[in-house]
Amino acid sequence: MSDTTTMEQLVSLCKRRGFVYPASEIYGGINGFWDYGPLGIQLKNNVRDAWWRAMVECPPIGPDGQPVQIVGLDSSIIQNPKTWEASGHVGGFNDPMVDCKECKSRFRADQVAMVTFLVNGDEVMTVGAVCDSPEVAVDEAMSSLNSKNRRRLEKHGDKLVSVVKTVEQLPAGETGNCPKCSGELTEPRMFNLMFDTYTGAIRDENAKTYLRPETAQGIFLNYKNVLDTMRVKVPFGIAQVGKAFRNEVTPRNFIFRSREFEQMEMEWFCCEEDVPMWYEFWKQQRMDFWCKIGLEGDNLIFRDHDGDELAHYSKACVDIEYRYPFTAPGFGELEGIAHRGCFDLTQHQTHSKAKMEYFDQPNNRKFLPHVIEPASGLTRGTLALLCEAFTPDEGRASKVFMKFKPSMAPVKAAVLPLVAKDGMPEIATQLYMQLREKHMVEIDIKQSIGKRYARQDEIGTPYCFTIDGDTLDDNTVTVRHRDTLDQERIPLDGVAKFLDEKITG
RNA sequence: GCGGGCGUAGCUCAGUGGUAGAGCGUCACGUUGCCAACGUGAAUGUCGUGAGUUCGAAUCUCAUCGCCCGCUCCA
Repeated sequence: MSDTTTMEQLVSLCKRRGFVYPASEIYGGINGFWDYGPLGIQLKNNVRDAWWRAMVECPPIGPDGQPVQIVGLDSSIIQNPKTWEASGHVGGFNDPMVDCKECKSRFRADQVAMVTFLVNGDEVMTVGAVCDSPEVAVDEAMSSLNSKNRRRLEKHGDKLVSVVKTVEQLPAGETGNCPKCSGELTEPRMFNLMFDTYTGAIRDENAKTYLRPETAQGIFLNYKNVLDTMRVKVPFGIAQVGKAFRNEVTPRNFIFRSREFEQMEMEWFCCEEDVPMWYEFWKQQRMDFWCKIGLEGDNLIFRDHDGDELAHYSKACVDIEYRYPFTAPGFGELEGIAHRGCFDLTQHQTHSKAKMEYFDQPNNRKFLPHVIEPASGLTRGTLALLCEAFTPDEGRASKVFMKFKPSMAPVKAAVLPLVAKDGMPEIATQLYMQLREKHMVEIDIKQSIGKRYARQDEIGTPYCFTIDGDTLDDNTVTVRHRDTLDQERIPLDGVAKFLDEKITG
């Protein structure tokens, strides 16, 4: 089966069985937005709760044998817009871009240089070049030339002079040439990756605010509040789960890249000397987490960012990548663990004038903590679980079943009377009322037993408890196992304990 | 944003200018004895949306929205 087919079937199943619907569907949809159905939100909440549990409620044991300290937070989506100037998002998320009208290539305007070669003040040739800095532009331009043009320039020897301008610096009305095909480029155009809105009744530029493109900044804004009110000491972490918004150029691949998504981020504040140790610590912790909630080790990899891939403030960054069907045999990002140095606290201290320094009493010193940031996509994690669970099986009626780890399954168990008579529905209802006290369970009385098993397979319910004729005689029920189709009998009054052990054990 | 493909019932799809269809699913009633059983019946469609051509458009044209693939983007 092709991977495109797999995704199509998964998207279809998600719609059909109430995991994920296209947003605003009755109005024709809206690109890059998705709604989570009854089962989707259950699954997403399970991932979120597992993360919160692993971070805030029961954080890991640190290298010193003691549990590390992490507290929770839920900051506002809209903050003072100066937040995003300080963080660099107003600059960084607003890159002017140019497109080639001929070959349709797109470039960042500040990375395309026009190199004009002059001899005695006369222009000989102008060439476009892609470059990170003006210093390398001439070399880039030269190497992009064909041998004929290169000889034409080289014969001028020392008389040859070059002038470099990025296309941003060109006079108004003048456009550059494409570094690839020499075609005409468009004027630089802005691509705003941050959504903006207006706060308050007066709609002028002063009232402009932004929907957060990441949850992390809300943590930095509250770093001092937490420090002052929560009896925490460096090293410690602040964790947050919430929506973030990016006006992606091309939303793609189901819920993988959407314009509204959900993040689970933790900022770990520590002293500079210990940063490499904590970086390695969190790297391993985070990988263990994804395995623990049901992703196969083979489908997960670490990928270190190259130097030129790192953000300007970042000293190191590693992604945990998952082998999604649409990236296979390659991998796509699931979580990034970034070493952010003290960039963010420094920025906010500078822009806000608020003191962000930490006073280390035992050592009698003040410093700005450095930060390790494990930042994962909750919606991407949910997608990874959906992909991982999707298991075609021609041998069973549904042709496919969702093999969620029991602890992550949206529905933990279904209670099914074999037939709707002889008091079976009544016993089933009693069992259902008991089980729902602790777990997400369903009761389903209508239709044939096979049809009901098939439906539970498709939504990934790990256990079905069937009340049958024998139940009436000896108070036992059939347990039907999703993955193996095996059946066993257990006492009716042992069902709750059985389920507890399977879900939490 | 560019290029290509696509859009008909909840899902998968047939329907090339002349009555809106199939399978599956869903629901109801009957039946039921462990894997989408069976019988009977039912609901569900502005044929993505809007204009145009035509006596007549799901079908042809244009625009638009959305989805998929490839670029590009993803500080």
